[in-house]
Formats: sequence, structure tokens, C-alpha cells
Amino acid sequence: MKIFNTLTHQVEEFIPNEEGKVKMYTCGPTVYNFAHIGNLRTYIFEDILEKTLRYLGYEVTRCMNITDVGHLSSDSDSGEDKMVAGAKKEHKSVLEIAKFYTEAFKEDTAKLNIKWPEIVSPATENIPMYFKMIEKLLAKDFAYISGGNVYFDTSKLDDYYKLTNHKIDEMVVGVREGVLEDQNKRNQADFVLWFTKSKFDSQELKWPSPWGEGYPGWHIECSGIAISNLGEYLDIHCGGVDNIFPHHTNEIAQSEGYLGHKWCNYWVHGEHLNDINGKMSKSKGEFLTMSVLINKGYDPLAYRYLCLTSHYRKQLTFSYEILDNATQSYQKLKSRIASLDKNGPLEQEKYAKYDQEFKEYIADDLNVANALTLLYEVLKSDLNDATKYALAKSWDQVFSLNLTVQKEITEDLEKHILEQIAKRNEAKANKDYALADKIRDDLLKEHVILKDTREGTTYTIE
RNA sequence: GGGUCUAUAGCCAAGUGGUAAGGCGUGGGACUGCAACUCCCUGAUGCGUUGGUUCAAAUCCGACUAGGCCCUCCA
Repeated sequence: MKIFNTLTHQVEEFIPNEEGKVKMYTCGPTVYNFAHIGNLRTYIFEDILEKTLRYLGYEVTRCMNITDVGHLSSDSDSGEDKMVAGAKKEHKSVLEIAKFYTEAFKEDTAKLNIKWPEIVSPATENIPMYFKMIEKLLAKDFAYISGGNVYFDTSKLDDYYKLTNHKIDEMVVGVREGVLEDQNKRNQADFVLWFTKSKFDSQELKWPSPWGEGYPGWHIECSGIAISNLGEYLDIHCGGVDNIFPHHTNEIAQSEGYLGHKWCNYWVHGEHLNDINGKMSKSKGEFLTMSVLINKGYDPLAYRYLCLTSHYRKQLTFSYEILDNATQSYQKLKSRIASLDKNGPLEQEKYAKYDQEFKEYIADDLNVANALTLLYEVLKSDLNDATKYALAKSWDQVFSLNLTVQKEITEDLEKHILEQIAKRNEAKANKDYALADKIRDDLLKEHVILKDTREGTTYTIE
């Protein structure tokens, strides 16, 4: 397995700490609103990564956080927490809001066939772990107290910027409008581990702590949750590219400061889904959620197919044109597989050869586009139907496109359809094409699509 | 200002020095009462522009152009 490691800025051979086992952590959603399809692209990529590792024989334990506290609400850095803003808007408590959007997120991921991680942990349920970490960081002099808050001292690390290649002298503070410089910091890059003061008075959730009543900084939650659930040595840490700095940079700093050794070997980041204005966000342009697409008649799995045709490290610009394109391709692919006769003997040798090739593609930094192309090649090949079907079914463990899932047909429905087909054939024989077409249209309304072949009329159900 | 990534047909996209995969769409044909489905045929003398290295460049190097992202909310 080869994968691009942000830490070394190159594609590397993946070697886990423990042979055959992978510990994987992925940054989860901030649950103050619905996830947009750009957020979901990252979860699709992480799902593919996890399933690829499993397909290659690794045993994977994956952990994800749910951020239900402590994120600022807007670019203006006005000091209102996202969760609080969401709660105010909807007249609910912060935790009610978090619960609601956590459920919504879970539903979205289920529709996209994204496997729910073994371990999912909300930030608010791990406060004692943050105390433990912060206390140790203070004791080891990696942290200091200033202006009521606890800060991490980035000057104590030689390679704080190793993930980004940033040069500290050339960084511009407050390059974005409205970002204020925090006068309590010793160094420009220092960040807060625990808040008790400053501009976050509107924060609703607070906990008593050794440093006063307050709440955790924006980065400590991921480190705390990852270390307490997966231990001191992590194999893979994922997220969107926007997390590289400062979030993941700071996670490395605080985790390695706390542990006293290297924490995670592979940092893997997914690129963004943009719209024509650039980066997708909840505040500008159309707020594209799964529900928006579903209401427009799109199949969530067509969106998943779209994500699969594009490499995870490449930006993709969303448009309805490309989604229509993907929908067509996806439906055609599915119907081709549905028409295969799955019964019969497997051509073992050829099966193994193609499966090996498939593994080589996905193991090559998740070259899913080539893996999909291989599926088309198989469908076009001279393999027997049963072998083609078996390969599609096996590979769908990674693709997760329901390629071999077909609608159940009840006996009554089947009887009804066959009767209608008989009636239509009679009408056709009598050259009563108006009636024949009406029967065809009526069945279509019931999602039954008729196919006239030389052998007679068959049907499929969508 | 600094960092980083990208540019291949109408659209998506593979390609990692040996002469441009694949999918969707388009157009044509077979099939059909007409359709749909399916099948067959159909596309880049060319890979943002421009220099260079090489027997050979979409692939390597330089310059330029355009665009995205990051530089304390973000997937």
C-alpha cells in the first residue's frame, strides 16, 4: 500500500506500527449545522481509505470525534461559539443541537454507504483527558498560563511547522480581515489549550478545571480522543486539507509534547470540493446538503460515484453538469451488472488475476479511478457472467456503490407486472398502440421499466 | 508577501521518458409500431504558453500565464 504522506510531502509505502493492524483517526464534523456535500467528500475519501486497507487484509480500528463545543462562529472572530449561535437560532440547548445534527450527519453518511467508525466520541465527553494532557504539558513546560488561559508554547519545538513548510518569519498574522492578535501569547503561533477568559464569554458549556471554569481549546479534543481511544502510537490521521494548518500542526505539537515521542506516522488529507466561487462553505453560495440533492431527484450514491471518479488529492469543482454525468454513468454501470447471470462456475484463474490488478490500483495511493476502469474492462471482457458478477460484488466492498444490490420483488408485484405485459402485448397485436403506450407509461410511474427484446418483454425495477 | 497544489477532447478522467486508457455526452447505424434498453461505429497529429535536456517529453528542468487552497472557524 502506497499513500501520500503530508508529513514527508511524498507518496510512501505504508507500514503500520503493528503488522497487519491499522489505527486510524479521522477528524469528525462540527455539529452545529448540516454537513454540506463538500464535507461529505472528505468522509467518502476516508471511507475508501479504510475499506481499501481492509480489502488488502489489514485489521482497522477507526476513531472519529464529534465536535460539539468550542468553535468560533464566523470569519469576524466575534467570539460567539458556533454551537451557541446554532442553539440561539433554533431556541434549543447546545447539546440538543449537537445531538440533532449528529443524527443528521449519521443519516447522511449512511445514505452514502460510509461506514460508521468503530469509535465515535463527542468532545464534551472527554474533558478529564484534556485535563490530564494539559497538566502534563504544563509540568513539562510545554505550556504556560497567561491572561487566564492556558497556552501551548510553540517555541519549545524545533519542527513545529514540519507539516506545512511554513516559515514563521513570513507568516502574516491576521491576513484575513477581522482576526485579532492575542496579546497574551508569547509567540505568534502559540495556541490555547484551555480557555477561561477573553472573548468567549458567550460560551454556554463550561467545566470547572484546575485553571478556572472554562472550556477546551480547539485542538486538544482530537489529540485527547485519539490518544485515549487508540493509544500512544497512531498509524493514520486523516482530515481535509484545511486542517493541515493550524489544526493538525497543533495536534502534533501538543500530542508529541505530551507523549514525549513521535505520535502518528502518516498524515493523509483530502482535497476540497469547490463550487464555481471556490471553496464551498456554509455561508456563501448554495448550501448544498445531501437533502438538497435528494430533493432534486439525485441518488446519493451517484454523488459517491462522482467522488470516486476523481482522485482524493485533486480539487473538484461541483456543478450539476458533472453530477448529471456521474448519475448517467452510475445508472448504466448498475444496469449492466444487473443484467449479468450470476449463476454458474467461476473462472478462478482469471478472477484472481483481475482481483490482483484491482488491489494494485487501490493500493497505489487510492487510484480508484483506475479501479473503476478495470471494472469496465471486466464487463467488456470474455469472462463468463458469474465471474464478472463475483468481481463486481467483491470490489463493491471498496466502492460501496450497491453495484450488486437489487430491489426485492414481491410475488404480487411480479404477477401484476406480468399481467400488464400480457395486456400490452395483446394491444400491440391489435395495433392498439395508444393502449400499449399507456400501459408502458403506467408501469413507469410504478418505477417499472419495460424492455422489449427479441425474446420478449422483460422489466427492471428502479 | 510567504507556503502549497492544479492545468489532458463538450464534461469527468487515466497517464510518473517510448509515441494519448476509460466513462458520460454528441453524431451515425442495427433493433423497435414509436421509443427506452442493448449492441456496433464515431472523437485530441494533440496534453495552459514558451524555452531547454534527450534518439525520444503530457511525463524531466527553467520561465511565463491562469486558477484553487492555506497563513489562527472550516472537510
